Amino acid sequence: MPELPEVEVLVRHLRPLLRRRKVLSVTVNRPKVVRPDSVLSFREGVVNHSFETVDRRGKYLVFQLLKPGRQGRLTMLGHLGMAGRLYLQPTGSPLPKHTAVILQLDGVELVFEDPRYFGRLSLSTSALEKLGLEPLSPEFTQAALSRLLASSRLPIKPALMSQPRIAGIGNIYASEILHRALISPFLPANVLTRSQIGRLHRATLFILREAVRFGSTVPLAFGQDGTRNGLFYYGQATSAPSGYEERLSVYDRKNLPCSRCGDLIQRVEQAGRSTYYCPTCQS
DNA sequence: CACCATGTTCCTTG
DNA sequence: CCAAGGAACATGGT
Repeated sequence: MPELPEVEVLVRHLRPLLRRRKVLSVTVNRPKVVRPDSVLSFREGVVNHSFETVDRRGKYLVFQLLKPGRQGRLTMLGHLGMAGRLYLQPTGSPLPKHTAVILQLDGVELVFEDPRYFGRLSLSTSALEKLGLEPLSPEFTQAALSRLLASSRLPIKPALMSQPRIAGIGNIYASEILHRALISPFLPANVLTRSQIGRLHRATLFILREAVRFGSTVPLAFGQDGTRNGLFYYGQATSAPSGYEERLSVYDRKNLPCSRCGDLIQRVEQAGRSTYYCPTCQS
């Protein structure tokens, strides 16, 4: 579920719901998920603080909390890993099997569920310092993208996924962006032409914005009965006419026809991850 | 049973 | 310093 667009939709959802709410207690079922990894220091670090702002940087959720007595701020980072979900439910509602952390608020609880326990809730902000360009910010210009790509010989697909270069693009959207830009995933980043970089820049904005737009128009379905339709954990493929199935052009479409030219989508491995592409459109 | 999975970090090797 | 490759983390779907 979580690349930049999914995290952005989640942040917009949580922002008004968390504002000024106080953390009454903290339950950590999976100590490995919190940082610092001492349950006691994490709990003591967060309890009695009030949520002020909720933002996103790359794939991270950035929570600003006010300390008791409004003396200073605390930043908590959330990362959903591969399968994490974060949602509010009425206090005492049934909890999913793999609940890692619960923050008790007034009448509601913030549940961090993660079957694979790859996600994190952290009181350290050091991860943010390692992140590169923010694609949906004004600094993400074609010139900035060009500069960044010139310094790497990585194939463009893993380069796009490299968080210290560009923050927030993961395995699904990297393939989708390159297909829209008509660029081969194997092309070394530093050999892209000006016009290819232009297409890549425009495709990145289009694909990410379109995914945020889609996620924002589909009803959220959290909790026990929340259907997880692959990428998004909201909406049902059946109830969304232009739903999940039709949103992705190449990802997970091995041997299915390319929507643009009809040739068959190929799957290859790059840097240990699956890359999907159209060998004709992306030569 | 096998293989794959939206992610990051750490390690070794070149 | 860069890049590549592998392993680890832990569970679920097909």
